[in-house]
Amino acid sequence: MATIEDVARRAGVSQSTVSYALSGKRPISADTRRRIEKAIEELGYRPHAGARALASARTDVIGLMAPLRTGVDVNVIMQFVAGVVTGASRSGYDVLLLTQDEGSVARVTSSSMVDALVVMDVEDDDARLPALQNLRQPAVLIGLPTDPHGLSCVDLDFAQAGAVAVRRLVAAGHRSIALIGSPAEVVSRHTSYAERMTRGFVGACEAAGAAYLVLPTAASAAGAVASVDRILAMMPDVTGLVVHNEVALPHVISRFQMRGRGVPDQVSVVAVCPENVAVSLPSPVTSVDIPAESIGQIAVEMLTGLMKDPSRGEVRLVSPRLTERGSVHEVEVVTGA
Amino acid sequence: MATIEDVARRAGVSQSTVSYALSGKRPISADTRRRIEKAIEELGYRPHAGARALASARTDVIGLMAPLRTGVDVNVIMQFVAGVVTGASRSGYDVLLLTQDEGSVARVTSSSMVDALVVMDVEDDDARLPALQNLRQPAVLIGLPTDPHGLSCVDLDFAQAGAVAVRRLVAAGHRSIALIGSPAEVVSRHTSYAERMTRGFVGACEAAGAAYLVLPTAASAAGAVASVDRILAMMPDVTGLVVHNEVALPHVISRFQMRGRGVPDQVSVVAVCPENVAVSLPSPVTSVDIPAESIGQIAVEMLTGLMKDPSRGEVRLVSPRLTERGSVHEVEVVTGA
DNA sequence: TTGAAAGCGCTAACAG
DNA sequence: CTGTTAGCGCTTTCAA
Repeated sequence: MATIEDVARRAGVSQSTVSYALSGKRPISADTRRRIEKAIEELGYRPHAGARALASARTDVIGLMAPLRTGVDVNVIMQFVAGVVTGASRSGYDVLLLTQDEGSVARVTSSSMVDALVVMDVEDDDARLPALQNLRQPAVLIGLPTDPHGLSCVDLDFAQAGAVAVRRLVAAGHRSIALIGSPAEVVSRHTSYAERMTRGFVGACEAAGAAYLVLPTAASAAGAVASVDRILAMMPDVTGLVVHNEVALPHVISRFQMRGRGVPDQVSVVAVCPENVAVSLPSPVTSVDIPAESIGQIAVEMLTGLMKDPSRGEVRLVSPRLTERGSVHEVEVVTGA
Repeated sequence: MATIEDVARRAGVSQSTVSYALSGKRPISADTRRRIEKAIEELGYRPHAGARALASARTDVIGLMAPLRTGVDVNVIMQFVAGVVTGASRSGYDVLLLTQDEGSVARVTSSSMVDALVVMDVEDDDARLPALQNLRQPAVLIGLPTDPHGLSCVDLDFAQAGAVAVRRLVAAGHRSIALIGSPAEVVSRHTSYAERMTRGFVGACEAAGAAYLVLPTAASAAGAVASVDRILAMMPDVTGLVVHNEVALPHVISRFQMRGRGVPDQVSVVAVCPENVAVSLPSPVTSVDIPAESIGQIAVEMLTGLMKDPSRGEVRLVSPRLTERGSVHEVEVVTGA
């Protein structure tokens, strides 16, 4: 492998000139620059990442902690990851994929393997928070812990998402609304998005005086079937449905159909899920988008901001956007006697 | 951050002694070792990854090219990735996540960011192959290109998987069998697993004298419905089904049900998918497992082998294993007049 | 606009 | 069993 010294020799300049030509940190005459570029080209030179990291104390690598255990929301997770990778590469960073275990944060940060961290799947009272707060490197969380003190966070505003979904149904006249939510494991693990979603849903139902039901639902066809059957048992007059569970969604719809309640004729549905999930159903579903990929990109943007100016910490909640796809029908509003 | 020099001073030894104590590359007296460990502990010392990479020409990082665009087989992809990360961390490696674009292989290898590469989603005649063959670093492909010349590969033996699935159905007396396969995009992109699967399926059907039908199927509920309807139109006497499409699977089953053919009473099903997909259906499905996670781990093991001895290239096809879950029923074999 | 040279923190000869 | 020391390839001050 060619080194910067080889390049310098070949271009007839000093190492530092090559270095500066590469970094653009000082002006280089057009002629010199041309000779350097030629030498680089001919030698196929690439700076050695380790040497650069040693000398400059930066690695141009971002660490990403992602929940890889398959199961719930694989789509959403993959889209977050894709967003982070895209955003990183756009800003000249690579991404080091870390496992969830607590040790790896300390390992990669204190051995200077990464310049910054993105942490996904944050719990209310996440065990990793103290470690993250005492880091030389900045960190951005995707999610929202109870106390984000000193940490930057970005997430969809799930409370708003729940409220927006309900309000859409209420506006169409629905007054008995059920929430098919995240699996019970997610809720009990206190990953806050499920709670925020529920809070928004409940708040909007109460504000509208609508009857409501909240059912955490396993991310499987079986879970969907069980929840639909329970809804029909507990709330037989249900006409509106908010589904925040991408795996269950299609099965919920077909189960309602099977139980004699067609969507959207007898039951209106608003999903909260990534767009691609909502559009690829047999008949597309009106949904509040989870813009996972752009949230991933935003996380990286926040990180590059923090690396320039560490005081720029902030919490960013992305506003939800509802897209009509025809799965909500107007109902006759029965006015009280 | 403490450096190795700080540790050495505090322990009253030389830098090299600390280095050797850490690497175990030469014997250290018990007493010295204890003092060093104490100093490391007290200072919270961690070797600087860049410095180490520069001096030793190894990074202990493996590059992983994974298809992050969501869609088909997200589960399978995540499990591959999880397997690679697990395997890597078990062998003391970290994982750098690369995008699919061709440039990144050259970038991370020639700047010495990684010691080795795992490449997923390999196509028959993959554009990245030439670049991979001329690398200082070893590479393992997950998948099987047409000409794996000089490259190590690992994958499920999809031809066998197809055959095993068919033979199970044939053994139960089925003679009209359909394959619900990967989406047409996958097939036309020539990712070889779809073709190998089809070849195994067709071969086994012909060997058994069974009628068969192959239907590439979109990874969506809509795709499933369309394929089921086509099967019933083209092969009304179908009784056996092989499904190699994890997204379509549940919808295929419920569509058959809806069309009056219950699984397994009227139609027997063998899926080819990860175990967790097969078991989490409303009623579990007999399946040929895609052991994605262990294939990911095997890929890393092959890599560590190659790093010790680069001549150890090989192609490994993991034998499929079928697990009974009750979705295959015996049929009366109608003997010819 | 350019060059010389001092590190960055570690590994691995070489020497004892 | 341990110490001395020469790099690894780059960035960045200092000096011109």
